[in-house]
Amino acid sequence: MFNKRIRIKELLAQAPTGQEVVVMGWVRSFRNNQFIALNDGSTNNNLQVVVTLGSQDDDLIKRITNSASLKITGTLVPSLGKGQKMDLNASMIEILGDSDAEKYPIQLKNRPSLEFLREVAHLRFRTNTFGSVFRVRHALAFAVHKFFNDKGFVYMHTPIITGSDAEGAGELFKVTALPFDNTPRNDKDEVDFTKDFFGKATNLTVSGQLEGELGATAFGDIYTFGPTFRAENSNTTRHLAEFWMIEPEMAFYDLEDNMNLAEEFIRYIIKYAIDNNREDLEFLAQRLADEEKQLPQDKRSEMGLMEKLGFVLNNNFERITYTEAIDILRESNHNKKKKFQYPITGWGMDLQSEHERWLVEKHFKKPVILSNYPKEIKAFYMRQNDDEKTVAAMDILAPGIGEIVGGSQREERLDKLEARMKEMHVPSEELWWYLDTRRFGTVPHAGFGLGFERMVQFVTGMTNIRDVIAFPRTPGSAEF
RNA sequence: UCCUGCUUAGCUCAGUUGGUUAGAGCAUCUGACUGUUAAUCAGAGGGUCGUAGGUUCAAGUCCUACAGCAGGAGCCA
Repeated sequence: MFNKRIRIKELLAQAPTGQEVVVMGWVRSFRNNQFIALNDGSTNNNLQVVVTLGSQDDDLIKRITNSASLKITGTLVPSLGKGQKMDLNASMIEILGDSDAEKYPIQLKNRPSLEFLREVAHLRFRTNTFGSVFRVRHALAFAVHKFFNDKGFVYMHTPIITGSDAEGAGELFKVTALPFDNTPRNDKDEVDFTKDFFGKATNLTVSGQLEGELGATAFGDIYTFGPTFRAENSNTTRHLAEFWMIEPEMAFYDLEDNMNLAEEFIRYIIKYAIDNNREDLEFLAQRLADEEKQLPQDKRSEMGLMEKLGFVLNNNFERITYTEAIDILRESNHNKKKKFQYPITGWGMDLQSEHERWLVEKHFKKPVILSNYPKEIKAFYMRQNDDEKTVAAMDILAPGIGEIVGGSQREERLDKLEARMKEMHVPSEELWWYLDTRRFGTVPHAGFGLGFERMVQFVTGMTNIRDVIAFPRTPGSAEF
């Protein structure tokens, strides 16, 4: 019977009145042959277990090593020491699993680096930092579902394997059941995918949006939350080959409705994490503050993590159009002193990340929603504005992370959509099903995609995206 | 993919202008101690200096290539 155990988080909330309890967890430290700091993953706070001298066999004491797993029965009493409210006086200690101290790779006293912990990602959850990060990640994921569920959205599972490469977002991972050493060939000596498992070339999804639109034009409001794959050779602190994306899609929404929802959504999930995981966030805030002490003054954040999150909750995002952004950039002293590596050449240029960072981090100092971009630099499905130069797109840029949301009002007018697809060489035959939504009861609609890991980065203050997903997939790396 | 930097003990790092047997802290092991809080104290073991070449009387140190990692850029979420 393991179910008698009480989680340490619950236990620490109780009054220690000599009650008998059973706890199970992993040894974080064993001091003085007498004090076990036991952690069970429910909180970073350890339970101090007191082993009375001579009450246990020496053999058993020797097996209480770093990360060994224990079952302990004892009585909960007020602590005689200063570091904690209560002690568990152990009456029975059972070793569930030994941990060879010479081989266990993580010595907490050594302050192992994040880079090293990535190499032992299977064990890094047993550290305070990753304990906090992944509990917060869970809270954010749960809040995503709660937010949309409470608003009556339908959670839609869009396919992981897709048969079209027309989505136009990045390099694709191919999915095939063909043998690599003897692929069937057609008369043009190309690989003959009609012989493949699905009878056509298939890939891992780069976005559920197009399928999401099919749902939205029936249910009204849907969202997806699933894995997404990009075979881009990106080696940065904010890109993964496999990441999780949330893509709501709403019928009867215009661009402004879309922006309002995105902003409300981001605020909601941040607030949920603060309300439910304040301790973890405070721990991460302290960790970040300690880390930033190593940095030169000009690279440190102006706000601590908790302040930053509070600020986002209490201040509206700045909303400007692309055209206004270009004007602000052009008129800025930063530009006039020629401090941008990429000059502001004028309307129509694509913004470089240094421009976005300057707008967000130096000029507005808060999240910014940029909207109505030139149609030339955006995707085919975005709704064309009346000026015939711009589309109803919007990106939300967050300090320190960059683009966290990309979305748009979708082009619901069949003739305009088909014309744009032709101009951009998007094969409309392959997307016949997508165009059908515009043929049969088309409606104004909009949606956005939010990169979940980037959101987790923003909330936890972790600077590398590989430290907010359990087992990161990046170019050259798919361990675990 | 491009640019820059890094790679020395299990971890985090020193290592001078190229010059004896490559160091420290922590971890580990052994012992001591016992109300500790990253416990403490004493002792011990632990290294093909990323890999392969090259220069030199002599290379951890200089040069070349490659690999891995990190940061920045591009692409994007």
